[in-house]
Amino acid sequence: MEKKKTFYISTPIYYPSDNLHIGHTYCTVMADAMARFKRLAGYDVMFLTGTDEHGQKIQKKAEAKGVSPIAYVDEIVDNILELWKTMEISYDDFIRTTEPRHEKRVQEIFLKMYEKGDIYKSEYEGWYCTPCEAFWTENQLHDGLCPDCGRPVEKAKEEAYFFRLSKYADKLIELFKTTDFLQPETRVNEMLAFIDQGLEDLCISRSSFDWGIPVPIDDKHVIYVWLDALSNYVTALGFPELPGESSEKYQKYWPCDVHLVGKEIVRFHAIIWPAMLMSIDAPLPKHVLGHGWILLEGGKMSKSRGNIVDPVKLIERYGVDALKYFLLREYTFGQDGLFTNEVMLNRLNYDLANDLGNLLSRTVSMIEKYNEAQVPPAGPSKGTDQALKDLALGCYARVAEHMDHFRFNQALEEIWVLIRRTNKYIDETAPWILAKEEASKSRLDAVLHNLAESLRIVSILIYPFMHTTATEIRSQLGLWYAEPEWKDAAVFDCMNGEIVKKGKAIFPRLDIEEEITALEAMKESEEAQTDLPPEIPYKEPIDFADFDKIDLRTGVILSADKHPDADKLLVFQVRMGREVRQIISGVAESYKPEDCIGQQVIVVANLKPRKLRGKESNGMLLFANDRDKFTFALTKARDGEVVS
RNA sequence: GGCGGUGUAGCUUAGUUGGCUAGAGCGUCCGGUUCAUACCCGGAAGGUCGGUGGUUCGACUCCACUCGCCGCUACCA
Repeated sequence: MEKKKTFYISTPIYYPSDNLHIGHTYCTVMADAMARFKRLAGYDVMFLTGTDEHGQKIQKKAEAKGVSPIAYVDEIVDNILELWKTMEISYDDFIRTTEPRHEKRVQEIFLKMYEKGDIYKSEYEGWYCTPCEAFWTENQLHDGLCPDCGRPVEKAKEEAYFFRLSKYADKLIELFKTTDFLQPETRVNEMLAFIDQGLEDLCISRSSFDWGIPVPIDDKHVIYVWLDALSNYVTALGFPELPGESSEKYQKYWPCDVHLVGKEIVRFHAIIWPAMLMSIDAPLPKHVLGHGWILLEGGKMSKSRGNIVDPVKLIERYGVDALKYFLLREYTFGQDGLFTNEVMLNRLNYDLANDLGNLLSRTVSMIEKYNEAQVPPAGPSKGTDQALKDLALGCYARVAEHMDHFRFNQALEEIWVLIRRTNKYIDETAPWILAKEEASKSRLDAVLHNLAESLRIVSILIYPFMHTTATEIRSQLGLWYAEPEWKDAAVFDCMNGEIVKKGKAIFPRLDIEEEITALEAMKESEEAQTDLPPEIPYKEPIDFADFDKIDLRTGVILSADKHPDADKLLVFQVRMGREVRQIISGVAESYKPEDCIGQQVIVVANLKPRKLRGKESNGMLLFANDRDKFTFALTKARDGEVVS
């Protein structure tokens, strides 16, 4: 028996420091569509995705949250798995870099490279932030200061292991110049230019944190970033082979057909990864494809800007297939594209509801109405029938051609050319007129047959992109008995006697303005949520009697001066009706004294007097902690803040 | 700064090695139709293909210059 051809495609392994957004979804949806397409075309497919879970950033986030790194990532990975389940992503394996199967093999790879003489110990020089205990590179710094805390950094050295990346410069140049390894082609120039300026060796270990895979020859170090992360593409297949464990998948699927990656990590996949594989004498992947970004109005999506588009919200409202269709149809692979609610909603309405949904609806309705819900057999062909058939029969080849070049949008456009042509065919043949005369019944039957056939072919063609919709269409057409197969897209007259059944509208028409309003309202409420103050538990309940002991008065600040012997304290003179009191507060870092004058404040008037650094304070002023700053309680305080 | 890319109708864009009236979707205007999710079908208007100057019988497509926008310029996942 002939062995099936294999096809191995991967997404990047995502970094679970936060939940994923539509950009990650975009990449994974493309990989999924391609995997499903290849399966349908008869390939034995390996589709890999996963998570890259080590590194300082995750360690720090976990610390900040007071949990262990693994507990921290477990929770986010659960969300990611849930998202892929919702998106119906058909991955064959999901690898986590914290799994033993990965960790052991990364160590093996390290050893192989070491034995090859490609790894050596040296010193890594960078900028060190002492309070953060973090190394930064020159261009990570913000205005020369620590990007985390904004404090000054100092030059520091750290012992580290290095990979002789420079050794492979010539072979890499060769790779780019003689193959189509990297696409789109514009990236090739960037890589060549990058190599041309001189490759430096790559730092592959760190000793300043420990959330990583230990260096097998030196337990003071953990393996750093790329050696760990990139290896996933082979460790998931069982390479390097370990005693008693199978590397069958590696034998079968490697070298990888396509690494699908975002343009921001093209360089690592196009330079470091091949060099690593060269070092361990493994075959190189066939292709690295860099896709573009989905941009929002105002620029790149980023957590800190709060302009994340949450795929889950869109799915809840419009369905998985609608989102998948939109992502694959709207954007050109390799290029950046703009996301707006309006652009998306237009796509959904015009292409899915009006063109496809309505076509199915009118076709099924007519077959129910004019032929007792039965698909008639093929009839004699007329000129206009032939035009439809020719288009339908040629569609598969055109779709396949586009898919081979990852032109998802053009592949879908081809299918929609057929869908629009079919709508036009209805107008040309006007079945409702044919139905009026018994004499034209045979012509009517032929027309209804052709419509059903065309939709049957559409159902096969869209299957890799929207399998749920494809299945629903087939069910309404009475094709429930057969799974879609490519070869059936190459024949026309095969339906006869299927019982059609009208179902719900597969894509209900949307009121665009209403939806935009709703989506914006959702976004606002989300923003309001993320902008809430941190959750701090309330203190023990008190009786009113306790509260009543506190004597709160309003006052006006007459003067404010820096405390001569303390950096954080301000000395206020506060007028409270008849008297003027001296009160000291620790807000010097938030206010300039002159800005305080004239401000109204709440005063705890019966607090026992106390000396602060030699000066007497007769009471307390109430401020709200607005993040790290103080705010006058009576003026700008946000609700919910701790008042102290 | 250096290297590279890109600029086509109101919007998003197709234009393979230079060659008939520069295509498409959406939007706009007009018309048709009623099977259908107020959908669908047809027609029209709308582009001096960023600008200038070259090469050529002929350039959106080649060259030079110029303006605008974007990407890369490493050890961040």
